[in-house]
Amino acid sequence: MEKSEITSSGENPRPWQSYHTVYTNAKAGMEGVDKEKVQRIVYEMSKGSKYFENEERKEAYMTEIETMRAQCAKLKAADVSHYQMVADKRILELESTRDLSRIWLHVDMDAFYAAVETLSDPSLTGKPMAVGSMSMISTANYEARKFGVRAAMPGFIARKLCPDLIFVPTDFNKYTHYSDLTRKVFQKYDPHFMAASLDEAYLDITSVCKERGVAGGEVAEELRTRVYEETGLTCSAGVAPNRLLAKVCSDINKPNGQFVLPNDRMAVMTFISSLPIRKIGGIGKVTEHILRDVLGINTCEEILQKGGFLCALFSHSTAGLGRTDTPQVKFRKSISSERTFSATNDEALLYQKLADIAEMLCRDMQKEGLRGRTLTLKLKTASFEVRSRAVTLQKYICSSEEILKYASKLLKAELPISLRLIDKAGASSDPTQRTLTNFVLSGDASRKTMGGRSSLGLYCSDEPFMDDLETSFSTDSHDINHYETRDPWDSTNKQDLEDHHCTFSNNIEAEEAHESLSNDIAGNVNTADTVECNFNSCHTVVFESKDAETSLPQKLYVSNTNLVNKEVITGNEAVFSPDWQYHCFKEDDCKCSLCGIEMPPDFVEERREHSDFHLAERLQEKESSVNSRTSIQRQSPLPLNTIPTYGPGLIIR
DNA sequence: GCGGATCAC
DNA sequence: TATGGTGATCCGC
Repeated sequence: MEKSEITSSGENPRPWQSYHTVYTNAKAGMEGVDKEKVQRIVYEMSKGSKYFENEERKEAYMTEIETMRAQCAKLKAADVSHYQMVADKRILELESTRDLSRIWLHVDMDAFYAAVETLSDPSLTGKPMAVGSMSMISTANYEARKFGVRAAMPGFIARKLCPDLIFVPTDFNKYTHYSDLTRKVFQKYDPHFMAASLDEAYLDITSVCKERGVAGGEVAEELRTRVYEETGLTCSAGVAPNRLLAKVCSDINKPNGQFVLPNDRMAVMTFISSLPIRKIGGIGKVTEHILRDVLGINTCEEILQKGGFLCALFSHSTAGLGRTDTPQVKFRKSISSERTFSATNDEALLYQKLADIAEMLCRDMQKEGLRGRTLTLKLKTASFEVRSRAVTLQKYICSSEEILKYASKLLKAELPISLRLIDKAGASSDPTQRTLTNFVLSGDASRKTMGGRSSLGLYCSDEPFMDDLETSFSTDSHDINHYETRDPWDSTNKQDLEDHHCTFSNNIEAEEAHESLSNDIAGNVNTADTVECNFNSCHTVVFESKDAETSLPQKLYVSNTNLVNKEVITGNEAVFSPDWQYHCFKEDDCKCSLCGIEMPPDFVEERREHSDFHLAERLQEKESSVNSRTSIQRQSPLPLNTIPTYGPGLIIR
């Protein structure tokens, strides 16, 4: 909690202290920065803006912290000790399955975009520089960081902090090129390495270390040297028993350095005990704030100590703690396109923007041969409030016409509201505000509770265009993309799953607490806020479709306002014999008779879904043979995401 | 399935 | 003048 002193005149002498941004959060290369000064300048540059007001509004939710504190205070000693026992028991369970035998390496390129730009233009060397624009900075080099300039900061504020800052526009082609060069090196150490983004990757170097009889640190040194030789770029590395820790470690001696955490329990525990929770992936500004200001938790060790409070306050149900599995093979689950533009309430203009975005989205989908059936319209009002409206269709779509058609409906449904609100606020609101339209088309929003064992992964191994996926999407997805697909059932990987979430029970708990907390907040937000909005912006559109051939249950989208909404006509039950469900798996056989994939014996549900997949596949073939298809679809007979698998397949559920 | 929110890069 | 774009996940409905 900020201690904002109030003077006798009622003025707060340091109002910037209560404006919380991420800009003062510790980041490599910013150790000597005058945080107070940065915070003051950011505040002064932001104060009074719509953005600022929105941030203040969001911050107001934090009053919820008082409620949680009160809850906390009400807890009796007996309650706390009870919950502490629960927590300790869980920790013990996790510890029993802990495995510290593997050696993971996390590589992180140093100020990647900025470094690449400096290679292109050596005259930038030694000068403060940022990649991005006056609106937003992607990356700042280390010279600029000394001034407090950093990624995600608007350029105009950065320039205030560092008047001599040089701006270089982003050029993803360049970054992709260099990223590919680094990946060629990574591949030599782990052919299955996981690319987390253009400039980050995880490598399992256990076998390399064993075969060569060297320690992880040596391999890291060598790899970094080779990366430099191949690209002229420096990187940092972290070596640890699991990925989560390796990632934390790679940040320690950045730039151009590395840190090794030995495969030793004591070393790991010691390391973690003083580790600030914010260093852990998944704990961001909000979670840190809550844990710190409600429970006084700053380090992972304190998470263990306060386990009782955490359980008492945040464990609604028993679910959660053990579910931090990370799927080993990830599929894209959605694809989207969004653009920010000057705020407007001109409907014709908004529809034009929508059409443009539909076009862009369609192009992106075509590139990958994707289709989807849930369309989400996302919008940001002139006051920076974000909203979304979604529709799930009965068929998969991919043409810009269809996307636009349904998106227009969604937008239309919003317009009366916005007009009304615009009428209210619009007259006095300035038309120069910004607006944002966005579009999301997702393939399968329902992931159920599959955790790391989604049967979707099964198809990944046959994925023919994994490569495309890598190159065209590495544009900063933090998604883990396997360079070469791992066998999802490989025992090595399953082991990793376990140690990833078990080794650090502390971390897990932190994450869980975070989840619970953020949800509490979300709930309050929903009921508390809502009224204020300016809708100078635009929205989405959606639409849908479905298989008319199969007489599957039909859905209609009708609302009281005559617009898109949902109403399900339950209609026909599954048109297939239940026997079909296990058609491709003979009794007690774990191997699919159609594609040969094998699954563990206890993966009953997964086998059923796998059968559903083949069923959907069959339906799709049928549909294709009847309907005329676009050339794109012909090129990709079985679009990835399309794995409409559960698409028409949903029928059965 | 929907909508809000958080997080990461 | 001016605060991004893409993707994922979680939770309560």
